[in-house]
Amino acid sequence: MTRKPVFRPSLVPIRRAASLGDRVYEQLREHLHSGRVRAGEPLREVNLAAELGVSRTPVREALGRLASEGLVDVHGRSFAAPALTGGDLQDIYELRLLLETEAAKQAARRARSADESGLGQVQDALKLAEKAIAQRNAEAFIMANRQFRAAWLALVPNRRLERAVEIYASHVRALQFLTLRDPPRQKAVLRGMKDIYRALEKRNAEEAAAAMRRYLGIARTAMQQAAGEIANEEKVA
Amino acid sequence: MTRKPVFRPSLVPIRRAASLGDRVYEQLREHLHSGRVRAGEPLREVNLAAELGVSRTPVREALGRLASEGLVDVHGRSFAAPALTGGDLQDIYELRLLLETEAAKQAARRARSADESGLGQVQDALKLAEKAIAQRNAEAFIMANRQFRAAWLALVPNRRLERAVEIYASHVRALQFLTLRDPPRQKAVLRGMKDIYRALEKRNAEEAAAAMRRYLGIARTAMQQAAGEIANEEKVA
DNA sequence: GAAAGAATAATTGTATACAGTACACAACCC
DNA sequence: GGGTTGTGTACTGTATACAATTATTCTTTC
Repeated sequence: MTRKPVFRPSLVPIRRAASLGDRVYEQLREHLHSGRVRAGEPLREVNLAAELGVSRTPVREALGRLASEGLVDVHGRSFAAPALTGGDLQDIYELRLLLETEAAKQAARRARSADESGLGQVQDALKLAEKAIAQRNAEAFIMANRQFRAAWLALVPNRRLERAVEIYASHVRALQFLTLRDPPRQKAVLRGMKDIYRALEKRNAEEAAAAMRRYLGIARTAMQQAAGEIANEEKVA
Repeated sequence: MTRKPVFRPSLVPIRRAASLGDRVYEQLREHLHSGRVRAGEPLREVNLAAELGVSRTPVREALGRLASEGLVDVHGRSFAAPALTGGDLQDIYELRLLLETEAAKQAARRARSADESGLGQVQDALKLAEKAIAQRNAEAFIMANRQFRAAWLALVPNRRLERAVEIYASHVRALQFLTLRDPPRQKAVLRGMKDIYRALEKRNAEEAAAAMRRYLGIARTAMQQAAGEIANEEKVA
């Protein structure tokens, strides 16, 4: 193997600092998905601004965007962490099924072999997920699972479809910290991921769609169980 | 037929006055869809604020929301009216096909007869569209077409699906003022609307989906023609 | 002690000021 | 004249002040 001469420019375009609004948006999103925010908890501009060390303006902007994406609820004039009912979950999974089976088909048609770096990222994520299970590291498994989604989504040519899939997947992301903790469930999910990967590798659109359908079925029942458990806890408390 | 006693609560929640941000959002949306905004035209906060007689703050909020819905483009730090390429239209119609056929199925399953006021609104919109064609009133036809969409969408139980359909439909709304001006095309569109209505009336989900598919096919080719014409004009200018 | 009402505090909505950045155009040099 | 640099202007990003609204607490009264 001959080493390709890599042209390394002495000046690289500097990474333009994202606006505070954008960064607040990212952080709030992470925060909401971390599982540390109770469902329905009010999100107060002043509090958030103080915690983040910025003024209310960028916080407000970020909350507005999150609300228009459905990632926070609007309670009258103010915002709150979303509290998903069973009906919400049903709606979301209905949509995810529709969008993600189509996205999987498109990804399968466009997939390239792993060393041509089309599927490489997908395979990497899969390996990370396996490792996480072996090490009983739930956090790492959740991250690998997200990476897996991002990797196959990158293969989808329709950017609007890609974005739609991302959004509705993130609607249930906060619940992953409840569902993906459980090792048996992790194994079931991993099997689903592998099925999807194999279908993509074969570039078989229909098989990819079927694998995705099965995968979402698993995810859905897990979510609904978790939602039920939360509802029970609330009653107790 | 016995008249069912309708429960009408004596007190309905009053419509809370919308904030300036919300109203600016509505107006900007209308403005963008009016066909009076050139594609790619920059949207400057100060100008808009001055025209609307408000400060930049609510304008900024509205623009942020519109951007997160994809209804305005982000050019670096500032915003601009979206300029859809042929590829964009393809992506949008791919998504619309996916979402609206499913929505049509759901609506068909849930439709009730016209006098029970499930399909009543849909029928009303259809009549308005016919009248508009008879009177050669393009503006009125476009409005009736929107009303038609809103009416059948109201039958869809999955609110997230409903919202998704609305959003992607509105992505191409600005172009309707080019496509729905043409009387022969209006007639073709009207036939499509009637087909959808009949399928809903029969409560036949598959037929509704098929009708929707045909309808979107008509809309799509019209849009792509219109987009081509715009592109040519740009070249000339 | 419960209900109603007034006072107070907390929170959001909007405007505005100021700072930083990008843009356009003129002056200048070879 | 073509390109380059300087300079003013327009625009956006953020903070902050104040107004309007909503929630809460404390009296007062029966």
